[in-house]
Amino acid sequence: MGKNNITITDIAKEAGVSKATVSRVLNNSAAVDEKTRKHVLDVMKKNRYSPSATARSLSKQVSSTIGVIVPEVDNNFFGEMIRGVIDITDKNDLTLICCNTDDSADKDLKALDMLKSHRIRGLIYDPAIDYSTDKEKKKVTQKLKELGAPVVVVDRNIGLNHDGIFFNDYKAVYESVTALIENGHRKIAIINGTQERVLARERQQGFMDAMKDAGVTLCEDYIFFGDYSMDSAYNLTKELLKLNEQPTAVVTCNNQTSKGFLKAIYEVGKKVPKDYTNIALDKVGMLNILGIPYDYIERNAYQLGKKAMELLIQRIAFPEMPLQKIILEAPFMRQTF
Amino acid sequence: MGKNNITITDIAKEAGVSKATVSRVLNNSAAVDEKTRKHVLDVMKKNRYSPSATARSLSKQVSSTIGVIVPEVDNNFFGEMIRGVIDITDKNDLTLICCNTDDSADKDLKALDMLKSHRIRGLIYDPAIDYSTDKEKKKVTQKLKELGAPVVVVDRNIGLNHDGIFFNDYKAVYESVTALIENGHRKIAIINGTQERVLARERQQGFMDAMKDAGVTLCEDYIFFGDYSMDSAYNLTKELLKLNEQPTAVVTCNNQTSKGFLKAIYEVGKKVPKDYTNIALDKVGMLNILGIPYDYIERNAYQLGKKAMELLIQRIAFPEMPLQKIILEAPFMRQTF
DNA sequence: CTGAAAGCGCTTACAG
DNA sequence: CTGAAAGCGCTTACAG
Repeated sequence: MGKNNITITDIAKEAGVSKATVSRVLNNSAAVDEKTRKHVLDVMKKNRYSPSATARSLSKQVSSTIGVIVPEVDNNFFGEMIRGVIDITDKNDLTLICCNTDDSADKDLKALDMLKSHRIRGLIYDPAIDYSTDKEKKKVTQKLKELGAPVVVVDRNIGLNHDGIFFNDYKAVYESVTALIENGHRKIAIINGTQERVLARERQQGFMDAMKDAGVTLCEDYIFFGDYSMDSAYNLTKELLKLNEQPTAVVTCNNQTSKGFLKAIYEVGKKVPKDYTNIALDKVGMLNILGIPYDYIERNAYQLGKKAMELLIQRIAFPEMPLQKIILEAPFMRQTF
Repeated sequence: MGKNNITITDIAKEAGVSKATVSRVLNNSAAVDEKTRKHVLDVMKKNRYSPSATARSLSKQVSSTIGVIVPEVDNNFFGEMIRGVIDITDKNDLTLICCNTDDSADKDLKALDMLKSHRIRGLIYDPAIDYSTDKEKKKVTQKLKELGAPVVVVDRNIGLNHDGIFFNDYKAVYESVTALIENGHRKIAIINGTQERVLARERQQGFMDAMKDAGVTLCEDYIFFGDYSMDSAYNLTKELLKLNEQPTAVVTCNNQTSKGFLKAIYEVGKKVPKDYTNIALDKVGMLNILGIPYDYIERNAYQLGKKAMELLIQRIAFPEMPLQKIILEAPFMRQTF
């Protein structure tokens, strides 16, 4: 910590006052004679004094640090989300610690431990996995509780007893598939993630319900489950391409999946929207840029992060406020039909 | 900081030893009788004791926290860079504080202040601006010095007296433009950023030198300076499109610029590579996916972040090691000619 | 191998 | 309005 940092003691000495007084002007915590205040301020400025956040939080027993845990910082969805979080932490003079989990429970739990050791003031939490077994669930629940700080769960609604903010993926998929059907599509494929994850289950449910409610019979061959990575979607699409009866529409359930799907079909000379109507969950910005029409479900990750952080600040201010579960709409952007 | 956190005192009491002993087993810092060690460890485990990083760093006078300052977390280039950084901090049990500056000197300087107050162990620094006037330069230099921690400058080589790691953009642009010329191109346009920034100047120089060395005369009409945003590139490209004599090749100097360029030309029905040979600085992944051939200069942001963090760790370990300036190659990926 | 004590840089009752 | 003192949760010489 810098051998030679200027401390409150140095300032007190040079200003000819006690540390308590310096502390008071630092915190505006009590009336200080205007002259001494100015003088102390001068001495601080002259010495470019920077009070130690560490000492401060130890003494005050509250830190000014917020934690955020995401699965992949290098995925643009999370980059935008973090940007939303950071804009609010900045505005509130809070410091942001970032953790990346790679969808690994181990790393997730480790991040939780690390953040606890830092006694963070609050956490924005996008869980690495669903923690669906009782044993797993108990583990996170316990760690989250021991964190001793409020947490806002985002993106993946895995049933934690904390404030949360999520997208209404069920509705978005339901509506978009319904629209497809209304426009004559019957052979509709979906490339989704493993059904072990809520996120994927909700999307799947939206798909199934839309089909059922419209009386369209499901074709098992058109249902693909991967792991939301580009590679897996690419491979699944290769399977899809082998089918004798090709679907007329394909729902791709996250941004990487859309990419894998597009890669596979463009490779064999097929195109969107000519050969398939593609409904992409998450905008694929580049398609808009190239003027390639497609249909997408827009999730505003920036808003997600921003609102989550605002909610966290509220919760810190009003610990007793009733639990909040916020559902953000993910509008269906229809462009090709 | 959680009213009811378990402290070293609690553990010491329950284990029937002194705090010093608990501390010793915590840090493996001195020989402790094997039996007492085990016992203390048990008590810690039983109580799920998590030592306070705050108290620790205050006492030890070193923190385990690293800072990273980037211009835009939500730009994929920086997302990937941060990912590189985080992979290394994780491996070394270091904690990462993230700051975003929006290319604003104010926010940059403010971030530096904040990180100083946290007494960070080291900093990965992508400067918000060039700090090109003497006064500005003095200001950052001073703040960086007062930080009292090693810093590794990345991405923007603004002439700071610290370790640094950058891409060889000059060479990459020079080579790609030379290749263009060798393949018959003469009317070559460039959309670059304002020449107030080194990054843009180096790229421009690579362009100019390649033209000059090949004896091709420059056409002022083909040189555009924007601000590296998609909007500005879009507008500049609209200007370009108005020219009677269209260029045959266009160099776009960052990822947002490439997007703005593509948007503008696709809007009027022009395409890549049919109507222009496009050399893009930074890969535009989606083009590869759609099987649209183009030429690009690849900067591996992940490697940049990773190596920067590794260098920082080295520097922390060997403060006296000679200053390191590392230049990473940015290979030219030729696909269309 | 172990403990008592001082110290890290702050804050905050308590007294005056 | 101000200062002396205790305390936040650790670590680290120093003694034994």
